[in-house]
Amino acid sequence: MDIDHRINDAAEQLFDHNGFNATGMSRLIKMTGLSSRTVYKHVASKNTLVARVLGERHARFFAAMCFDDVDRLFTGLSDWSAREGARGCLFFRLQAETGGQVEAIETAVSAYHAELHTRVTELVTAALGHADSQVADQILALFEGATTAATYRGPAVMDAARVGAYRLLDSETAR
Amino acid sequence: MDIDHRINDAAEQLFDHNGFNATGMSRLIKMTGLSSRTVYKHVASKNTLVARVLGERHARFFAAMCFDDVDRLFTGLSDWSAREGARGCLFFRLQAETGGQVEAIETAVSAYHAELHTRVTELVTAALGHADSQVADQILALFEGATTAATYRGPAVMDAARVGAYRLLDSETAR
DNA sequence: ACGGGTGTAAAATGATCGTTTTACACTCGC
DNA sequence: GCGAGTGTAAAACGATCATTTTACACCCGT
Repeated sequence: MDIDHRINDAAEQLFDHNGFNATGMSRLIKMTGLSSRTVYKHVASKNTLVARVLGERHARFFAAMCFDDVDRLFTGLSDWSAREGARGCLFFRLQAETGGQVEAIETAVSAYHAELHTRVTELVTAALGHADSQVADQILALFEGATTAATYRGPAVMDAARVGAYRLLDSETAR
Repeated sequence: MDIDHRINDAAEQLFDHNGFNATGMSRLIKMTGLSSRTVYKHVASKNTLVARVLGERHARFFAAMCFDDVDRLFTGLSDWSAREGARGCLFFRLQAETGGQVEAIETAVSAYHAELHTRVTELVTAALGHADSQVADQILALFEGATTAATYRGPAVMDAARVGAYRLLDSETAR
C-alpha cells in the first residue's frame, strides 16, 4: 500500500478513536511504521492532514450511503456504523473539539453538512412530490440523533429512527 | 461571587466553547482573575474540574427541562439552546474528544445519558399508557439530533423535531 | 561508479502544557 | 501583635507537543 494511503488510514483511525488534539504525531508515526521525516514529506502539517482525512471520509461516506428512500438511508447508516463503529459523527466531533478555530476542519465539516442536508432535502422532495423543509429537518434530526444516540443506546436506536422516519414521511403523504 | 463558583463558570464556558484539550489552565486562570495557586487550592486537577463542571451542568439542565410531555420537552430544549448557545451536547462532545480515556468524564457522561434515557422512557410510557422502547428511542433520537443539527441548521430543526415527536407519539396512540 | 531521490533513526528546537513552588502581602481570631 | 489562613505574582518543573534537522543507507537511471 502506498505511503499517502497508509498515513491517511492511520490518521483517520486515530482521530476517530482518540480525537484530534489527543492524537500526537508521534503516535501516528509509530502506527504507520514510517519515520517522522517521511511522514512530513507527505503531509504539510497535522492540520492539512486532518483536512485530507475528512475530505476522503466525506467521499467514502456518500459513496457508501444510498439516499433513494428513507429505508435505504437508515439501513445504510446502520450498516456503516456496524462496520466503522458507533462513536458519533466524526465531522461533528472534530469540529466541536477544535471550537471552530481550525479553518481546514471548518471547511471540511461545512461541506459535509451542506451535502448531507441537500441529499436529505432531495430525498424528501422526491418522496412527497414537493419540497417540505420541516420534514427534511425531521429526517435530518433522526439521522443525526440516531448516529449520536447509538453510541450509548446501541443499534436499536437506528432501527427505531428508520421506522420513525418512514412513519413521518407517510403521515405527511396522507395529509 | 465565591471562588468555586467563579472557577466553575469560567471552566464551563471555556470547555463549552473551545473543548477540553484546547482549553489551557492558563487561559482559565486568566479568565477567573485568580492566581494559579488559588485555583489549584480549589480544584485538585483539570480532570476533577471538568467532572465537577459536568456534574453541575447535569443538575442545571434537568432542573431547567420539563419532561411532562413532548411539546414541553422540545420547547424546553429550544429555550435552553437559545439561552446557552447551540453547540451540540457538551457531554457528548467532551466524551468524544477524550475518547473515553478520562474516567471522570466517562462517569459524568453516562450518568447524564442514563437520566436522559430514563426520563424520555417515562414520558413515552405516560403518554401512551404503556412502555414502548422503540418510540422512546425515536424521541431520544429526535432530541439528540435536534441538538446536533441545530449547530448548523439553526433553531428551525428544533421546531421540526417537536412537531415530529408529537406526530410519532400520536400515530402510536391511534394504533 | 556515481549523483539524486527516497527512505530510516534519532536528536534537537522552541512552544505550550498541567502543576508546583517560592516569596510576599493581607486579614482576622486569639 | 502574632500566627494561621488565604490571597497574589511570577518563576520553575518536567512532560509532551508539532516540526525540523543531522547523519546515514539504499536503490536506480545514466
